[in-house]
Amino acid sequence: MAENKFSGPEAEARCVPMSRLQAVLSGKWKILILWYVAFYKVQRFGALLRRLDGITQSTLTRQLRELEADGFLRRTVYPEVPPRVEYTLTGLGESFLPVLQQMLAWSEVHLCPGYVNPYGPAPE
Amino acid sequence: MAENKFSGPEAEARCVPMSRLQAVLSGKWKILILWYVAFYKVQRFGALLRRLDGITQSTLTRQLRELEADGFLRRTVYPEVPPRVEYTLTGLGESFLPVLQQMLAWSEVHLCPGYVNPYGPAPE
DNA sequence: GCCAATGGTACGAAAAAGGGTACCAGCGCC
DNA sequence: GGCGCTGGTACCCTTTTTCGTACCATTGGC
Repeated sequence: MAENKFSGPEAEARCVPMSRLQAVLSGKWKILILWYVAFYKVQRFGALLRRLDGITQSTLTRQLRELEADGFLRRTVYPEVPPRVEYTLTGLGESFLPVLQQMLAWSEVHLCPGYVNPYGPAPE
Repeated sequence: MAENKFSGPEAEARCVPMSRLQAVLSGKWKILILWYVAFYKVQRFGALLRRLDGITQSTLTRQLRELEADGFLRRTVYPEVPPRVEYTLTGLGESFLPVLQQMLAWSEVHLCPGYVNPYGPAPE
């Protein structure tokens, strides 16, 4: 019943990390949030809320908390008035940047072929 | 109100492809399905159903139809009895393979650090 | 005639995800 | 004393996604 030499336990073994990544990246806004935080240094709650068109405050809170729980973001509260909260990448989050860049580059070329980004290729 | 030189329309312009990719990859099984079809040549409906532990038949049908609609997979029906259906990558799907590989490699290293894949690094 | 195999469809239930609104704290400003 | 700013929480409703079960067509083998 084997389809080829890769079928069987090898394939299964890869599924654990793959499933985990799928779970972490699911959610309507996660990739976009990482994108803003990572490349455009949009790190404050209010700034993210203004950028993510259509997201609600409660949803943004939830997504940020999940990214924090998954180890991508660090939440720093500055005890000022009015309060200031900044979200920055953790080590894990930074290690993910090349993947994010490749995903963006591929999307710009293959997923939105008619779409011309007036600002050239991705940063870095 | 600008956070740095990258804030503003540049960031917004990137969001169209990013959002589109997020939408395409959402769903509990999509990445895993692409992974099986692409690297392990598990291309028949029944074989995928057996591999994807916990998926139901109707969900698998829906995910495959969506991947087909998004242009990643091609559905080929062989008029035999019992019927045989194979799912293969389109050109778009194949262009996505490097991204998929990098995602897997990153996951194996960073997302499942204690997890040792007994079969070595990803194929190719 | 009956059963098995493949690749589905249909329909409702359940679960997960997201949205909408209200409300809160603390301090500065006028 | 009331208002505005920031970054939330609480709660409930709606939408989306997934699950679970039942059912179907075709044809070969017994």
